[in-house]
Amino acid sequence: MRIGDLAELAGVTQRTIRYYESIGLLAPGQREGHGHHYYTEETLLRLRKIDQLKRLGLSLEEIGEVIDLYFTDPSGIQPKQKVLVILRKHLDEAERKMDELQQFRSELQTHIERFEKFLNEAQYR
Amino acid sequence: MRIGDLAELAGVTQRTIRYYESIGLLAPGQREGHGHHYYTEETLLRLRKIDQLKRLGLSLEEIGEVIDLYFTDPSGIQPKQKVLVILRKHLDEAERKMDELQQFRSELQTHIERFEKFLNEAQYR
DNA sequence: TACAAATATAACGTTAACGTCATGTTTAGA
DNA sequence: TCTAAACATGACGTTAACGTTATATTTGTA
Repeated sequence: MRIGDLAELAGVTQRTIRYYESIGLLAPGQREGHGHHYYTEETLLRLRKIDQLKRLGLSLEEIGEVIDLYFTDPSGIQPKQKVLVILRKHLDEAERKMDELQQFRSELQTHIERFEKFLNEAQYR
Repeated sequence: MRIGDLAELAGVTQRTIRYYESIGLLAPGQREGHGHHYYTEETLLRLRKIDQLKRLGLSLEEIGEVIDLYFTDPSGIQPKQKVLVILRKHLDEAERKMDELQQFRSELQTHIERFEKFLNEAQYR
């Protein structure tokens, strides 16, 4: 498929795809000579994974550090120890964020309850 | 205290404090005429709360929408319904992020285990 | 009172992650 | 074959959240 279809299926703009290619996050689509680029299903999957990681708060640079894990078999990767370090770092951070989110959520709930109580009292007086 | 101490205690730069003042996230410190600004403990607490919310992924603009909740009593706030809406929005988002983080974490753990297994097998052969 | 250290203010710079033209080239279809 | 739609490439623009000078005041202290 070409860039227009890919963009639509992935829910991003063509500019985004080209930008990802320019920073090495995505391999440029195949092409013959100087014509258009053609992409496969795998690029689409990769774009979706990128989006998922983005929603988790990873920067494009961080995504670049782990994205290949999702598309290569373990025995093929070279600097394995380094990859392990990166994974553990992200794991720790994910757990920290979750803890803080828990705390934040209960604070929010407290505030909401306080407000609702106040509104009710004001209403029935 | 003056801006230097405040910055150090809060773990931010003076520039950050002035920037927050400029966008209305922080009230400028008191001063007589055209001299230096003086700050109180409350500004420090506010800076710390801002930092906490930032680490949760809220933008400064979003923080500006809820920060006053932490420093005003419920009966004093005017557009109460609107505040409730904002709180609920952030609560929903927090829960979504948590769900995705859970998923991400278990994926990470799977990958880590795969790598460790692979490394061990390579070691004992 | 003199002066170094801390502040105030203004203005230009920086990074990430694209958006938005502008212009030229390819490709599919009538 | 001709042409409109899609694509390629380049370059400048944008927003958030400050960083970094530069210059002018203000303050605490010897």
